[in-house]
Amino acid sequence: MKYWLMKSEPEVFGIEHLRRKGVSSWDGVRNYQARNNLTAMQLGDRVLFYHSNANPNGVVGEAEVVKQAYPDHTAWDTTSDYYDANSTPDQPRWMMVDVRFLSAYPRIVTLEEIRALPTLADMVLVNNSRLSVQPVTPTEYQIIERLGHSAAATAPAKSRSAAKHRPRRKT
DNA sequence: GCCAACGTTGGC
DNA sequence: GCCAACGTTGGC
Repeated sequence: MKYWLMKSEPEVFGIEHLRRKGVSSWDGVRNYQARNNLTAMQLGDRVLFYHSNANPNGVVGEAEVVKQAYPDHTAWDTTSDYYDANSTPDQPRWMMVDVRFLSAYPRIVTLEEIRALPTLADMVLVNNSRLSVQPVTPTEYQIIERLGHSAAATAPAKSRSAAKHRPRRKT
């Protein structure tokens, strides 16, 4: 069994959406490296569900892969935000998987907290923040899972600048 | 809203 | 094949 981290913006599709749906396809991935990771997923692989462009950003729960990679049909839907003229039913360029809701953590494991932990310094999340589907080691998964179920956050490192905490504006 | 980092495109 | 220009992501 392998471990992954998948990002989504909570306003678009958050952990609560997945909880309500139970099982959902993970469509809209339009990056080759992320696509390759989707393709490598096996039934039963575990997924950390990460909220990006959120306040705060962080891992909010878990899911599991219940259907392996198959063509992402939103790529040839001209009405979709994810339409890509270069992907067709004959020559699909983009893939998606189905995931099933497993749990929502009692608290968010924030990006700030992850960055502060030396044991998580090698996470792809920390070193390639733009990759939306990324591998996670079993150890990393276990550490985050434990944090997610722990009662209180470990004290995060003191922020480097006050600007970090300026209120987020809606765009 | 700003902007750094990263990915993709296209001219040559 | 290189690389500048451009577009997107995502943290802040």
